[in-house]
Amino acid sequence: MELSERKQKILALIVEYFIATGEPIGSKLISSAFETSISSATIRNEMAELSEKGYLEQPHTSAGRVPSQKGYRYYVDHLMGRYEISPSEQFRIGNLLKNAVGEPERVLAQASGILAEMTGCAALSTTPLDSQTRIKRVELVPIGTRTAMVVLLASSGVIKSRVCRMDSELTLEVMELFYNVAAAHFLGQRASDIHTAGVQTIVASLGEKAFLMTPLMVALSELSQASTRSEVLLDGQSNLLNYRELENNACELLEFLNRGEPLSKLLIASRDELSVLIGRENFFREMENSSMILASYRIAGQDAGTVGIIGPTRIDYARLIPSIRFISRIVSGILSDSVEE
Amino acid sequence: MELSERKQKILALIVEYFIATGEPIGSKLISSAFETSISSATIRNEMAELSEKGYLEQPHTSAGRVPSQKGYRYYVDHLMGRYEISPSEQFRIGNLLKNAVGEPERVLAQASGILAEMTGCAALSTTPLDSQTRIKRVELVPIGTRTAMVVLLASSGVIKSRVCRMDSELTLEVMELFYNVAAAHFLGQRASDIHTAGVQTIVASLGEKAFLMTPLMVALSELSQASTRSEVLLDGQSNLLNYRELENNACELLEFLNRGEPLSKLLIASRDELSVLIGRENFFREMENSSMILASYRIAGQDAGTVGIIGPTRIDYARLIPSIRFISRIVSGILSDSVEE
DNA sequence: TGTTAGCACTCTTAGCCATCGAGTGCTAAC
DNA sequence: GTTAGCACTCGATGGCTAAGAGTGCTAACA
Repeated sequence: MELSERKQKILALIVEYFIATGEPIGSKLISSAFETSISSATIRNEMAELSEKGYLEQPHTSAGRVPSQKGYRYYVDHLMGRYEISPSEQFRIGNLLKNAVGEPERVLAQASGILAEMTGCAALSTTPLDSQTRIKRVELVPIGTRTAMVVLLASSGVIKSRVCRMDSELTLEVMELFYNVAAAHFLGQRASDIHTAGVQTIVASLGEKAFLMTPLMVALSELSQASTRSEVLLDGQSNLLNYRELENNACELLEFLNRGEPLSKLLIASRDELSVLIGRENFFREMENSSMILASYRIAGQDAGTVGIIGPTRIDYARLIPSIRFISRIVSGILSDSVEE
Repeated sequence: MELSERKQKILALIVEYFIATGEPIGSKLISSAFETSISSATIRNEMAELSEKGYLEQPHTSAGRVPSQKGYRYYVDHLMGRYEISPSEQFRIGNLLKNAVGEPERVLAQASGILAEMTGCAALSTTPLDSQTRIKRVELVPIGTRTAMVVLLASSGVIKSRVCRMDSELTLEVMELFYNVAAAHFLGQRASDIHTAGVQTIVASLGEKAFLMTPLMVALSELSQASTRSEVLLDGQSNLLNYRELENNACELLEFLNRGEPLSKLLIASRDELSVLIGRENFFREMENSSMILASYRIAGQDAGTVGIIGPTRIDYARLIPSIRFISRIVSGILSDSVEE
């Protein structure tokens, strides 16, 4: 599916003008954009062929052309220029992110916030996850006489905690028992191997002391299971309301994003170093007018999660892709550092 | 500002029909709604007077009447019927909420979620806060050789935690020092009395061991300060996009809600057992077309925070107010229980 | 063979106008 | 105080026209 050099240039110009203005582009504008003068009639001939091949669309006969999804795809794959973020911007973002020390969730939430603000789109990130996630550490923090916080550290660096009320007092004996059970049945296990049924068996095996452990073990098993789920952190959803072309289904789109789960599956399925999903490539009907730019971040060399943005298909791919790449690199660095030891 | 009984009935009917349909209400409809037959001309006379007194508005001369903000206010204060939630609904909600055990944040987030789903509006809740909040307990949980989680329990029941990377190893000595400093300078203090400057002095007074404590103390002081801030937990924002009357400024409204801080101030300022804020009563321009229904929840008998909803001014006050009252009662119960000990 | 000027054609947009219908306010009678 | 009747207002609807943008096609040209 080769395109002549001139057709490529015309397509690139149409995509870029359309991204900038949102208005259908006519042959006259393109002809005037060429340095070597080419008449609008010639451009029209070329545009007709581009339409025939499916790269352009016409809202109606007397309107200009608009890139089709195939057109955007060709632009992204072959035509798009490569921009770089300015060093000062790099510096600014790096600082903002490095200040968000602490749990991976904090770093990622901050990354989403920065992306949303930089790009004017909705931004997202997923919490770290790999299928091999193991339980690295478990702690019990006394909060009150009958209340404790169970803390779970996963090998992915994710930290989950849950406050837990108990039926009995939190004595030293209870704590010791807890740590023993945790060491015997949880530490080092794959988080995905922890099942509610298995935990019930463990509790039952404690005999008369079972009732002391039940709430704690339930919490621990819930935390384990939670650490195997990738959560989606969203930010800047309201930015999407600024795009005319999303107006009709903004409501549907926002609801879809907030539902979380289908989006999360989509993100796991398309985890690549960098992926650009245009319109219907997003698979879900709710997103057929949107594009996503996603970059995976790595922890200690392993793909661990995704950061990215969601906007209209008419999104400034050339300028935003480098931003997302950059953020993902920084996030990879910060999260790898924190998991290192 | 007395209104005759008949005027009251007409106003109530107009408010209720308008809430149900969103269309301006004409005199004919109201006249047919009266059991004792009254001609539309009579209704027109009454409506003209209600307009003159400011309870009704006309979008344009040939349209019916619409309640003004003053009209809604009168309706809410004097005319509105009292509905109750069905016992089965009460049971369902009670169960959903009781399952969200753990930190107050989890309970409140769940409450917001339930409210959003029940009411079709955006729902909110604020984390517990009173000006007397003291630091009740501090814990240090080892996470890695150079990483620890600082946990802070406030007297309000709020639990804050932060993972903290240190410049040195987390030895027993460091932990002991941390607990000593925390006991001496943090425990029992008012959270609002902890200032960054004060913490710096404390760190400095440790002499050569200062560098061991710096990151931990910074984290602890940030957590203290965080526990004096009331956070707003929002849910169901996308519900607001379903209301035609909010369409024009939905974007502005959502951005305002997400900004958090001004909203939080507004909520603290109007913390009453139950308050209904209609249109411009919300003080902020962004909310002049919205209404809020807020109920404060109590922890151990003390006003602690707010749960409520945000919707268009055309909201079903009569049916939603009891729901919010009910949720606030349940939340009060759950949170009081968990703080009791 | 590729390029271009010219022209007829299509289709949207905006404005105008008449019509329709809902709802009002007023008057006069009860 | 209530009501019937009527003139009036004003938005919504739909048809019509003119303007404008942009196309596709044809025929001429290099």
